[in-house]
Amino acid sequence: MKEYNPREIEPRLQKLWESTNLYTAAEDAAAHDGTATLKPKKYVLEMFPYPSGDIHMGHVRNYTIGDVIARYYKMRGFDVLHPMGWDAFGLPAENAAIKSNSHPAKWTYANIETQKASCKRMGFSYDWNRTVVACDAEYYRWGQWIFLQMWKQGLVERKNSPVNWCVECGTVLANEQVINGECWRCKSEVEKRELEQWYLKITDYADDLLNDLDKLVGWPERVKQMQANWIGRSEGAEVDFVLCDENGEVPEKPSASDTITVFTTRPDTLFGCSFFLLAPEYPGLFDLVAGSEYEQGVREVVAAAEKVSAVERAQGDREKHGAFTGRYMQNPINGDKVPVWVADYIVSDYGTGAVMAVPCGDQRDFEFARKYNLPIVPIILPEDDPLYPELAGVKERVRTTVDWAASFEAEGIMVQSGKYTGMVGGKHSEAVDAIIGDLEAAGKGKPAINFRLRDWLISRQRYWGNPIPAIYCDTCGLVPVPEADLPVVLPLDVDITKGETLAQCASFYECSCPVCGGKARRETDTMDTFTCSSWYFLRYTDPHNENAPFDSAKANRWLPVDQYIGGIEHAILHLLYSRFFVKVMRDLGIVDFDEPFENLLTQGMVKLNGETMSKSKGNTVAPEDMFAEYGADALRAFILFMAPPDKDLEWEEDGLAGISRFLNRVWRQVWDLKGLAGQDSLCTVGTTDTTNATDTAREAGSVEAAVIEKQAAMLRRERHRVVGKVIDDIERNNFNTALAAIMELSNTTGDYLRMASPELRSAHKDLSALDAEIAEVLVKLLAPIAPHWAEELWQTALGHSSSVHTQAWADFDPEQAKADEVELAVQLNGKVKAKIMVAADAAEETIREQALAAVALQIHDKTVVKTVVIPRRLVNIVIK
RNA sequence: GCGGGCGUGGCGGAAUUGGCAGACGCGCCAGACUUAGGAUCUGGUAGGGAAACCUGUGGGGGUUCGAGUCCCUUCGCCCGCACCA
Repeated sequence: MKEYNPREIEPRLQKLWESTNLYTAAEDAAAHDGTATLKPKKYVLEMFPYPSGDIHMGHVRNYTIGDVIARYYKMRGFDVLHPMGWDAFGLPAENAAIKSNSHPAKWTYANIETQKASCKRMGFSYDWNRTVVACDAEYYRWGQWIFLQMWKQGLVERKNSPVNWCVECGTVLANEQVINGECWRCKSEVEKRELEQWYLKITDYADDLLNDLDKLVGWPERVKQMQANWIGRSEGAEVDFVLCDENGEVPEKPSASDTITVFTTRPDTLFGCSFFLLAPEYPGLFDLVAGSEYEQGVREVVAAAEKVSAVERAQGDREKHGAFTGRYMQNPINGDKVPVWVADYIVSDYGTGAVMAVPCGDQRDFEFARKYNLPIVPIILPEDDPLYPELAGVKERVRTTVDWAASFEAEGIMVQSGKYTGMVGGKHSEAVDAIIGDLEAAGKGKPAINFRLRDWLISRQRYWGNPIPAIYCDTCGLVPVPEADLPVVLPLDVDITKGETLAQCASFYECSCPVCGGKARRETDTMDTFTCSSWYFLRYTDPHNENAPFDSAKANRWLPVDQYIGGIEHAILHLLYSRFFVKVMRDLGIVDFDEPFENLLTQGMVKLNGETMSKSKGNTVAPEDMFAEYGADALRAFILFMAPPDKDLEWEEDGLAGISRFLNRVWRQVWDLKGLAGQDSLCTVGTTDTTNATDTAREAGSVEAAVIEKQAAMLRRERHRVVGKVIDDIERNNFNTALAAIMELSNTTGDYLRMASPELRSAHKDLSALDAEIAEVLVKLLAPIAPHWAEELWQTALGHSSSVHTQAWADFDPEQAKADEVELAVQLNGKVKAKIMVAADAAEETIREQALAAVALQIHDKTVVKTVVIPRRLVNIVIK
């Protein structure tokens, strides 16, 4: 027998697999012209890494999960696509380059090599011929091409608006990249600035992105919920209010500037609107107060609001501030004159930045009304409210105050609401529809849907990114770079360590206008790195295509991704953007599917002492140290075994050592099963062993044949049961229990080997056949998890010249997994009192009799009220 | 506040549809083999009790022959969103 030595076998087998192209994805030309029958496919994908140094344990976990799935389906007869690449544009490369006085490209490509080497050392089964590197011109040129297609579709917009500016990173950020007022990457505070920037109109797809979440049955509920929240669809109405004078008179022909539209989800509460609010940033706010005695107060509120940082603003309940503008609006439902206030809790970029305030039905308005002593008109009441008897059925307004502790936001009966009095009011109530209908008929409002989702700001004032293919011409204006001129190559002779950017690189930005040929200036902003990751999974299907981003037939064959694996931190960002890209491409007719990722697994973090591993905290465990000591296979198995994949995993080196022991043990068992263990045979019978368990057997000289046959029968059953369980578990991503089941098979194998000596087993045909079968099953079951271990055993102990990874998976016969005798628990009033052995197919009556006999003593003189027999499980006898 | 998830031994975690709670592993205890053991092998290991037994899945209540699982209620923790009108 050969010792298990991962340090020796792993690098050797990795080289062998590479030289035999074991992991080249099946790419038969015939597959695409319909002349050949295709094998079913599986596209297994892990989120590609950003190359910042070597891979860490989080990557190891991510890629191990993907690798097991990919290898498993390959053995199950699928064509498997399992690629890897690098999300290689981005700011860390620039920062690192400045720090080390180098170039981002140098740093990036060096890290890619490091990570690639580590991935190979982990034995991941990637098809390296399909590697996509986002900063290679052959990739990013197609990102530019997609941008141009979107432009043609009217999905690209350059507009001036308030944007998030990260001072630290020196660039703007998309809404999705601001987390609690901080930059997603550097965590520094984000400012608001008014700038002209490039946007992708993801809001055009808001409904589609929301509705199609229902199609994603293979996604975690949590992620779908997060996306739904982010898209934030609200149904309601737009209602037009008109400026009026002190007497409540409106101009005969109100101009556009006299009208302010609000969005509300509760038009049913319009009768309760007792004041009107504008955001501090509301355009035209100062025009309303210019020169008046109220201007000072309004300006103070606006100035104070500006001082509040986004971080502060994001933090919970803040006291509300406001000021009266001295102006009034007319409530369109009842002609009421309501005062206009500026209030700092109104956000300018949601709805219209103007709000009808209904203090009786909205807690924020309620608080504001209390603070500034504004009327709180009750218009929707629960029937058990003390006010209800007084106001029930009252149409005209008789009360403008309440002594409530809080607003009433639930469903109730409408009062003081004119013709709507007596109707049920509340979210999505009959009153909502009635009032919207009437407003629309009067030309004062209409149904409306509002989204929280904003357009995607994609321009970045940074060097290390994909150049936006646009040109400014004094004559022709803004013009797209013609497709034939792609790629717009990112120049490498920019020295960012000297503070240079593309805007300083004349050889880059000086160009001629593609329309008129005159002197023009190239756009010097680059695209958000998330544009690169929004379609890389499509490029993998056709990575070397020089005429298109990918061949549609190839993408349509492989996509959608059957299993996508990555961190929860991308729940909104990357996963939303990718869905958007795919929907755009579908509408362009380039792909024929709606969603990129059919099944999503968000893996948990790897933690050390309860804390996230991070370089800054200095509490990392380097994968290379671990595979150097225990081998990649043990590391892979450990990371799968210690927790379900979606839960956080606590790093535990003892656990790794335990798994390493397990691999060693099965290694020896496989050799022993093949009769090649020699003096390492696990058999303890007939040897010098003196343990109690085998004493009798030793004295008798050997274990009785009947006992061995029984153990062998159990092993045969267990073999089928475990194969079935492992199939189930892997297909449901329960890798921890799959491994536990394999351990059970190994334990049963150990019991068997202990009893039956190699000589005895080889003398019996049935037993030698069983030995060979069990050895093969153990190796195959562990092949996806511990690929080197399995390959070495397959080729040495089992003597094959082929690779175990191209073999068919172990067969599974549910019939053979069934025992002919089963143990049933016998319960008295739900508590287990005895166990009985019965034939697996025993009749209910037989079972009942046997059960009653087993607990006859305990039943004694009590009366049996009822007997419940659950075949193959238990018998419950109810006694009194 | 809204939404999602979770709570099981000393620890990580098992328990598809309600059916023997604690699979599997770590750790620990005991033993075997050893010059030695952080190697290997064997046995034990939810708690209480000498035992028969009793108690146990955050707490309380309910449905059921039977509840970790379903329902109500309550406590605690984690995550996401958040003056979103």
